[in-house]
Amino acid sequence: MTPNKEDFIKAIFELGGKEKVVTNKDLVRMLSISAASVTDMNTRLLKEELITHLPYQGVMLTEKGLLIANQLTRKHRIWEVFLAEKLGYDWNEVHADADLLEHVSSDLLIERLNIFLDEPTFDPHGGVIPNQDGTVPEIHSTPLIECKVGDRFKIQEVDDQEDFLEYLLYKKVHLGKEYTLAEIEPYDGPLTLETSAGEKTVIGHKAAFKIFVDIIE
Amino acid sequence: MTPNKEDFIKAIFELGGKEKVVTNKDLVRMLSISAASVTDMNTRLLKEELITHLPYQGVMLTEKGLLIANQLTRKHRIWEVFLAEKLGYDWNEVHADADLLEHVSSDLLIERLNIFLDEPTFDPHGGVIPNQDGTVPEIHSTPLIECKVGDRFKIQEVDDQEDFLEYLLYKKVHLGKEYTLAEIEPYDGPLTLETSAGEKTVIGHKAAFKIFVDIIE
DNA sequence: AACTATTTTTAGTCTACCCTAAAAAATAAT
DNA sequence: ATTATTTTTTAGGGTAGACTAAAAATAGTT
Repeated sequence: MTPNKEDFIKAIFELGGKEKVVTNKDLVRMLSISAASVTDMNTRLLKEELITHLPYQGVMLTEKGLLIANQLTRKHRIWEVFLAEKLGYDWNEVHADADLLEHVSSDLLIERLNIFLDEPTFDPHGGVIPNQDGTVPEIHSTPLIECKVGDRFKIQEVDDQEDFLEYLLYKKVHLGKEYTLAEIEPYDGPLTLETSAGEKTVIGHKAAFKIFVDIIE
Repeated sequence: MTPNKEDFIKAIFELGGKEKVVTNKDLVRMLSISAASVTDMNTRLLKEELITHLPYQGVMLTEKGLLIANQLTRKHRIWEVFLAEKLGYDWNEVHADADLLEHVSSDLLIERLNIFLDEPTFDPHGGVIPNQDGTVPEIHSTPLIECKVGDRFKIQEVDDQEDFLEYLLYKKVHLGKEYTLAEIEPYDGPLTLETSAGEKTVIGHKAAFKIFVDIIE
């Protein structure tokens, strides 16, 4: 396993390669490499049985590929916790360094780091940390976009793209905060959230796909 | 800079490339690569002006190369402190993981880690940690082999090869411990160290080159 | 000084990972 | 249904970093 292959596997996973076929085009966009390079890498990963390939359609992770993706996610997220909690990184800063560290972390290192951090369940943006054996704890969370007006909820997880996290910082939306969904504008309009203290926050339609909440009762 | 080039620079440094010409042969042994690969890498590093090359003699670090070596040593040793102090690694376990981590550590990460660790001066085997600007603090230490019978000293630094550290662990020699040099056998024979409590330890001749001490008054 | 052994370099190959340009297949539009 | 567009694949090439085998240079020995 090389860092490049690992990044490729992770990209497939993040594009939904666990359940559905991921197109070359999506991988080109995600990894910023040429279409030819994607085909190239596909054939290499295919040879190692990490993915299945439907010509001209795309790729999906095999069990073996999924295991690697989950183990990488575990490493990534444990490092994110370390960077945020121990080194004082903001939640929008952790991603880049964790991305490098995950590829050079022995199992021993990760397990010791995990214990040092008191075996966290979530990373700084609410992502659940997979178990050592590659299984993923089941967490009940709903995309904000699927909520109905009147729902009360707690922010559970948010997408971990740097600019998006910065947007949320600006909007004062953070993990664990409780809101009621006050209003949804029609025609893909914005959503209005309201805290019990009456603080109102307006969130764009697309952002509501990237916020996951835990609906209260 | 790639991890391979960095390892090569580090190997030259560790073989004395700061002051003297290092032969290909030594690099072959240290890096476990073929002689041809050494020549190959030499030409690449030469092009970047990180080394100077005397054909059929060997290479030396330039100022630029030395700076990189020192910065790498800084990263390596700060990680060693972290692994030993925070994650409970033994001093003979830290090397391998630190070797991987040093190549993916941004300056920001290292400086934050350094602060988290309270800006240590030495790593777990007594190696001094270079400064951020690439300068190296001056430490007064003497190879044990140069000591005379009757000298009293404190263990300051030891070579960081895993098997050697294991040997010292077995001999109960650790950093900071004080001894008197009780005896030196002739013909490259062993050295006998003695603590104030009368505990005697016999150290092989070659090992005495890898132990550095701070002679007391 | 000549021969031998060692070390370094050169020449030619290989894999991983990337590229561009062109061909082939799939999809969308008329 | 045919044409146009998009996407994927193939073909050919480049660089980094490794290799083996053979040639060239250095060092050691008689």
